[in-house]
Amino acid sequence: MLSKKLWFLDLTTEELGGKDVICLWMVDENGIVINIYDPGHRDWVYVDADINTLRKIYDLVKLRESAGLTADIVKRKLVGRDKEVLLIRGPPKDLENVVRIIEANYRDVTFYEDDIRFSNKYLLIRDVSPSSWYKVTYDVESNINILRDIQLLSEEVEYPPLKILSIDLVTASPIGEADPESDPILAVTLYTANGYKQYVLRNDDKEILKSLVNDVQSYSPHVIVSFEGNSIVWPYLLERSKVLNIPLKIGYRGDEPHQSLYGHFSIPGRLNIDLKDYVNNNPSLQRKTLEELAYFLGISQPGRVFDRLLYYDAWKNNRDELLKYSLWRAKTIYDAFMLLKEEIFSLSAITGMPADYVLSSSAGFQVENYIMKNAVKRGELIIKVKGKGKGTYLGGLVLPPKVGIHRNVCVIDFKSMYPTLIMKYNISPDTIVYEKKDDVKYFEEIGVGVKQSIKGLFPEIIKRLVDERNKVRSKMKEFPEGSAPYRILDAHQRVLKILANAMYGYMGWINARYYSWEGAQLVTYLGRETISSSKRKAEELGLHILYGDTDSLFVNYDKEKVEALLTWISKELGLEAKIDKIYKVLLFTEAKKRYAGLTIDDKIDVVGLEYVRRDWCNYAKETQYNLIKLVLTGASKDKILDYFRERVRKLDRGEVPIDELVIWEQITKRLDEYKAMSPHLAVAEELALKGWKIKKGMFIGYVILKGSGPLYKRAIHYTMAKKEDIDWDYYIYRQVIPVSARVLEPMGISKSDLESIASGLHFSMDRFLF
DNA sequence: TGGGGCCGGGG
DNA sequence: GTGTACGGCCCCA
Repeated sequence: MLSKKLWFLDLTTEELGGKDVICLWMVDENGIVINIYDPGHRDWVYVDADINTLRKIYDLVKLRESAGLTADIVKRKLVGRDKEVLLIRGPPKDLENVVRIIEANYRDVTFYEDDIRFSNKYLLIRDVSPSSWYKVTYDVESNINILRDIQLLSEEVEYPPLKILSIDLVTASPIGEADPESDPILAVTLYTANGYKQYVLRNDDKEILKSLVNDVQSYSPHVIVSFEGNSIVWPYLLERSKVLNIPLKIGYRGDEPHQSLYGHFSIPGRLNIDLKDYVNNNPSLQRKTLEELAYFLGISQPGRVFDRLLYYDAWKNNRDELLKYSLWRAKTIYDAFMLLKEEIFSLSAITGMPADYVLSSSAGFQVENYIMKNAVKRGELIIKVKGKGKGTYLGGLVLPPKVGIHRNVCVIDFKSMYPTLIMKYNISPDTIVYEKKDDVKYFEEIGVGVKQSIKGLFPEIIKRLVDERNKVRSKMKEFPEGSAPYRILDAHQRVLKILANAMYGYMGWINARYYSWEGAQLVTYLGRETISSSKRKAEELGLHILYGDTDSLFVNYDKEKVEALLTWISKELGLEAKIDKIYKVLLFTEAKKRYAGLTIDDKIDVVGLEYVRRDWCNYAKETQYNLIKLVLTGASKDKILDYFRERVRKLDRGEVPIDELVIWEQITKRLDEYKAMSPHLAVAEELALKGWKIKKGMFIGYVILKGSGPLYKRAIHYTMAKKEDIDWDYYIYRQVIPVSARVLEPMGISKSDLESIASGLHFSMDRFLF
């Protein structure tokens, strides 16, 4: 019997002696990979039916005991209610057969957990999480490690020494998207702690693939990181390896990558991390590019950026620069992973999903897995997705802003309003009822009640997340800021917060296993009640309400009255509100969710306005930002208009680079699903005709050219535009003027004022002096 | 001229 | 493939 401290990297299901067995991939403190098998755990399904049927099914399974199937009547819970169900265990394939036979022979039978992969069920029932340390006890039997015991070591705050390898791929074609059937790999750049290696095409690309496979195998990384690996790199390399007949044996034991769930590629024995998944799930990243991620993480930018659309041209005319760019990408992907690993591993450890799989899952499934983990602990059967929604429901309350410029404004907001309400009122799929009973708190206005006699699953989970977060935050203080343990604990507490905040949205998600329309609706209803009653109290105290959105109120900062309001909220509502920030100057437009302010620490906040949006060109956005700054810092009208005039003049003279004029919009569905034509769609269709694959989620950058007719006929991809064709008037009258008017109107400068200034400039004498 | 389609950001 | 509320553009009838 051996006992070791091991870090849980990943798990696979493998055949061992003709049986499907869970194999744990563990890493010891020296970074050595150890496989440990758990043959004691077999796959299972639950069957629910009336007791007579269950008995018959029980007998049916008993007949197949020789095939390794067993059946037992067990006690479980179903959304809070006690139940007796039949647990059938056995090899996955035999289970599938049995399920089919039962389905064919019995009616009114419900199966549970037949829709969850064995490896995931294993993690749930064993209550173990990847990316965590365990004390593992095992025996060695004929060279195979057999698991005996596995105990979490929750105090560990370091990772084992992991070998990380990043990869960037260069391919190109003269006719759009490169095709692995015919277009060779032009270059591959690998980056590790030991430096980089760049393979560049000479005669054919067989050499590149061979070297790539050799080098990956000899370095044998624990983690392979890419940017768009799942969508571009691995599909291309796999296809190309088939064409060249050089298997892409880069797995730990020489397996090839294979596609698993949601377009994710598995590389057995290694974590395949695609940082594109990270940027897609991070809302503070707008454009979802590697350059933006680098900026976000404080990593230096490349000397020169090449759009993928220009790779062919660059390969022909600017090869050295392109190869430099690829090296920058590989290094940046490596560096970015080193900065993000704490967050990725924390997410994995908490949700219980393997690190590469958790990253490729959307927030909804991350939350769902965490809920399932907690549900199993309560003895709950994992329910299935119904997918039947009850339509939409009312959301948060937004108050109309008081237009104009205000001074000394205080923003009061409720601390984690929705999670708090869920806990306070015990709102959960398993507590929602319709009947008014003794143990039910009933809400007449929406016709829904909440059971108070049992603690709901969601409130229990949120409480656990909050408690755990508090623990982690106090432990954090034991370590110096920026140290490895500090970073790990900080990432950990952030993930706990994110999960708590996502619980409400998950509850209202139609595809959630634990979907509760009534629950979600009750949460927003209570939120609206909370904000309205607080508003009434604030007015009663003599505060002026300037604006409010969902969980916040903007009022004039009268310290005593605000304190009185906070006390009232705490005492009467039993909720916690705080002063979120104070603005020296605040500008409200007529529109909700759009304002700008100067905080007491002299920061400019811009909310909702064009400046923070990606579907306006940079030049207009920068103009708006500077105008906001002038307005908030009390600049004179003359000074403000001088600045505006200068910005328009530059456009009128054609002195603005194309890059500043690009408008970015996302393709949000398949091209054939669009009902209406629009500029970014027209450009996407044009690219598709040229041979580019336009996938959902792609960003289209376009500029508007001179001409007549609708904009979509004059929009062109920014890489193909020439400066002399730019429609400068469009940028003056439909970009710069609208965004300027938006922030100048509250101070009495109208859109037509700005238009007169612009056309005055255009026809002024100085234009004709030359 | 107004309504629908569409997009992106706020809380 | 977490929710709803909202503004504002463009297109089209």
